Amino acid sequence: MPSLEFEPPKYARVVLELRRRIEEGQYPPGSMLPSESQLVREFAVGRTTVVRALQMLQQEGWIVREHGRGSFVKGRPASEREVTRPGLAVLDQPEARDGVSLVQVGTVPAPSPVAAVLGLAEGASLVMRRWVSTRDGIPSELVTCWFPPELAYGTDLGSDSPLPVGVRAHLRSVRQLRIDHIAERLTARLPDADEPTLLQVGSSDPLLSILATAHDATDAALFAVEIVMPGTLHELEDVYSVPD
Amino acid sequence: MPSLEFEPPKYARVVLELRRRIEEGQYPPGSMLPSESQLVREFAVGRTTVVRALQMLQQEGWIVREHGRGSFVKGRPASEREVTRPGLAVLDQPEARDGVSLVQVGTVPAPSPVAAVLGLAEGASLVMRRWVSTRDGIPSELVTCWFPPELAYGTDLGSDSPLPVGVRAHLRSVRQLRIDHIAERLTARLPDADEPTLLQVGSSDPLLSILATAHDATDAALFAVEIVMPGTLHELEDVYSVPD
DNA sequence: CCCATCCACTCGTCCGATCAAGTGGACTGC
DNA sequence: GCAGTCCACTTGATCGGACGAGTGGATGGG
Repeated sequence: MPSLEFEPPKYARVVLELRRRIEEGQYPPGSMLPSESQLVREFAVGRTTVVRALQMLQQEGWIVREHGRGSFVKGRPASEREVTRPGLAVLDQPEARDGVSLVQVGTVPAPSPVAAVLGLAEGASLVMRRWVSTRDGIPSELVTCWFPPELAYGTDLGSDSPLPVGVRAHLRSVRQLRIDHIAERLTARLPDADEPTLLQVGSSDPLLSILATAHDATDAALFAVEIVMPGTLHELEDVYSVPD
Repeated sequence: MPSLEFEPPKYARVVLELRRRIEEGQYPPGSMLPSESQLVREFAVGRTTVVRALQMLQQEGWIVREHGRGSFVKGRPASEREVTRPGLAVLDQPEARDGVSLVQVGTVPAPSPVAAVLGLAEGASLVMRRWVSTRDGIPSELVTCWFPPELAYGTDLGSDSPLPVGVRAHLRSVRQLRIDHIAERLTARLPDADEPTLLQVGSSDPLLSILATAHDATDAALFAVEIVMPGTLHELEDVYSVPD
């Protein structure tokens, strides 16, 4: 009875095995991997398959290959570590869950910074959707989305009942709209009109504000989302590799 | 007379040419590239070479390859756009240039957040180096580095004359120390003791604060650097791709 | 001791060939 | 009209082979 299970290609199996060994410390950082011809013999595959696996590990940052010397272990790459992507996180957050409460939905004129990032005239009508996330009973984020009306049309984005899935999945399923990348702009500022009430902070407490735009693959800005967090409660983390 | 100029490998030349065509609009986003066998004939190379070039373009985000359908142009990938890396930028900034003034150098006890990210006891002695960057006559950044003494030993990091190269290059040349990755932690806060004076801001103006650690390839934290900026003057930008 | 040469080993590039797997359109039969 | 089959075209995976280029150690000669 032949197995119906998915079999990864050979090169992927070599990647997984070498990665496992690196993670388990069999090949510690700084050590040299077996040579290509040794791996060919060990895994009983062609050299091209081994090379492909090693190139993939190098591209991911696990190893470095040096011409004439061998392949050397770097260890778990930096990009494998936890990195917060606040814009994406809020777009994947279902509203209909504990700790999230929808506070405002409606058509509003575009505030100046939002109009600017969306390339619209100031005051242009946008569908706004705003919610508060709380953690341990404390408001932790105020999220405001601004959608152009033609994008919101035919969706539930203008309705005041909480979405059971995140905005991203909703747009994907209702409008077959795919977000290709997100641009975020971070700044620190003081709270404006109703933010002290919604976030339960003082009117002179510093806030971290992220104004993000979601873009399609042609780079067109689809919509904007602002995330406002009390500065004393939050740290955003980012890790990046340093080129030579 | 044979040319001594560097000739890129064939696959690289295919990458460069296809990339050029995408950038010049010959293959606009959404359009389909010529098939592999067409490219084989056009570039007079083997199929493996074409495949390697296309895989590279896909890995970089310029195209997407669909099994049985062809290769489709996405356009200039998000990661190709300008992204600020404040931690790296200040480490590559020579001090001995216009707009940078060294304000403090010496051995100090480690402040609590710095000790925490470096895995040291609070109050442990560190070599501190602090400078102010100004832009158009206005202070824009206050940068403070904290080096463990054994790392600063034998370098000019404890001296009060401005470095002619950035800290990263200095450590590389004097100690053969390579920074593998940088971790940044962003938060918003109010100014502390001498920051209002150094940055010429009010004592209740919100600041953007980045506490960064530089790590070697084994993930050990080498040293810390804090960058403080007036929140009203700065926007940090980040762009990232969104997975399916 | 120092320098040049050689050699075994290493990775880098490239090729051709083969088979597998997926796509979309055309065609045929019900 | 719809479903199934076929076919040309597409990318995905794998192999073996050849040559090039770089590394580091051993060896021999001055």
